[in-house]
Amino acid sequence: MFYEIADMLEIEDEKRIFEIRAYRKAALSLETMQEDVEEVFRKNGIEGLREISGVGEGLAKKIIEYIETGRMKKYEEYKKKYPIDFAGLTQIQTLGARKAFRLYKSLGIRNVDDLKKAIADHRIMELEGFGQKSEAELRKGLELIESGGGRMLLGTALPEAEAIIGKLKGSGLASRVELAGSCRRRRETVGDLDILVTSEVPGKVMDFVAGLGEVESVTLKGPTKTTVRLKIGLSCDIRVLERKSFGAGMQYFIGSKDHNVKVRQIAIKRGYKLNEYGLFDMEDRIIAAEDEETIYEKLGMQMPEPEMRENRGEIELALEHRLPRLVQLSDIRGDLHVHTLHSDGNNTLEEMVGEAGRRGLEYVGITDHSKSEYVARGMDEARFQKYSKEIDDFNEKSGSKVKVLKSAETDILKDGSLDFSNKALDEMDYVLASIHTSLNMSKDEMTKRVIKCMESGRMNIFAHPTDRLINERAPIQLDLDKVFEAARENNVVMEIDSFPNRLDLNDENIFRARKYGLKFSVDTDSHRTGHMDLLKYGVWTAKRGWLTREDVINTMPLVKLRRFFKG
DNA sequence: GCCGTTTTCGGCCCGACTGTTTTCAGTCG
Repeated sequence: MFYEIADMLEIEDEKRIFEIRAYRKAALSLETMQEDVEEVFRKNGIEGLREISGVGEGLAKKIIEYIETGRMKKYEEYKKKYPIDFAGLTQIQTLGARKAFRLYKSLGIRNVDDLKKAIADHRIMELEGFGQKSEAELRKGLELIESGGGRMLLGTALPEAEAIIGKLKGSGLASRVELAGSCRRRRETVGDLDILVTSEVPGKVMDFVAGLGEVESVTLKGPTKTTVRLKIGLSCDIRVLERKSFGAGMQYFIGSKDHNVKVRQIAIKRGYKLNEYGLFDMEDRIIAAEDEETIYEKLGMQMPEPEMRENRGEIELALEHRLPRLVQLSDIRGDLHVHTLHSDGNNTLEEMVGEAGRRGLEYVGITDHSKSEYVARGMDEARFQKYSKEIDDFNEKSGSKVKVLKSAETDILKDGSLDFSNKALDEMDYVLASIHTSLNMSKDEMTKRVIKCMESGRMNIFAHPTDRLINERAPIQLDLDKVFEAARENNVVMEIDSFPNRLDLNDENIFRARKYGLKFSVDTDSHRTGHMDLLKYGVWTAKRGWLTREDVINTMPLVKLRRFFKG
């Protein structure tokens, strides 16, 4: 509703641009909030709402009006005057509020269906200010939406970006090629790809990109910016920057937008101006531009790693030179969630351990499924005994440098008990527990189920705690504050599952859990040797949750880790 | 309409590209 009010206000009186922006800013905050807005209001009243970035007294009152009556007077008044589905129409690329209004005024178009008909009848191109190309553009935009042009998994987008970057580097046309945008910040999903380039022959770079096998069509092409549509259904921007301003470009295009707005405000306060070409003083003299870190330095800041740049408090810490040293991939010494042929894995114990060794890991926790996981060929007690012996034999006889820890991915059953006998649980070096069944329980029941299991004192790691699958399955209902509290009381470690469609806990929940002083385990949940390559996605997610090496248990040497589990 | 270690009033990011223009409006990131 706030987005639509902004759209209507834009038509009504464009001079109120800052008011319009305020509505959009608040709408964005509300849209990207993790907590339920209504719950925030119930818990902390109007003060709670006002803590939301961009929400002041006026908008807080409108939110309350809507929560309490299901209506918003201002919205309805404007909507009477402009009976247009702005929310639907402006999702179409190149169609904003103003054009939508002109389409309504001249052709009576109120929604996406009306627009489709008008395009089919070629009525658009006859309008003043529109032409053949605008009509074709709108048709394309409509198709894009119907084919589901949403955000794509980082795990899908990144390999594509790396392929393109590789080709650009190999072309000899560019001296520098860097990934920017949300992909560089390692967000779990990305809306498009941003690639930055320096080159003596920008035109040739743009031609080269347009001709790549990955490219389906060219959206726009200029001397410094080209946008292409990729066959995998993602848009990709290529920008050519001058070498002397490459650092400023990196800073600008890595973002995030919120981070940049705040950094630019700091620049302004210090009498500077910051844009994608550099940091300048009042007389437009360059203060810094070539090197990204120098720009932050001149602003009196440390340079946060891209994963932190979301304006979640990193700027304040950077100003105080108190940024944490985030965990790195090379800090990880072992993987505590790995499957083998004993349940639904595709490789033997030896193969999985061998792969871990090649990747420089010192230990591997084997965690095949318990019997409730029928579909995953979960183990009953008898099969667990065989499995247990195989692990013991491996450690005694194989001479492997990589040590194997004995565990199992043990189901947390509906009543909060674990899916193995205490005798079996006692044989394990640690117990990895997770939920796979009855995912639709109420928040209250589900929270009790998990906490009861934690209080049994037998659970060490809570694997993929929310069970969400990105773009596929919503998280289970859990009162995370209560769960984190119980985890702290019972020394339960939270897992960060590295699978690109899981990344569970996610960055925001890690951030939240960290405040409870919890420990984390970054695991791959590998079901074949190749999956061990996914560890980086888990580490990136941990970094986005601001974790340090000390927060992550599988950075510990094996001896220390064993002590930790016994403790 | 929001917001505050310059401010409770006066700021609020700004440049690139396209289409339909003949000097610019609209959209995007």
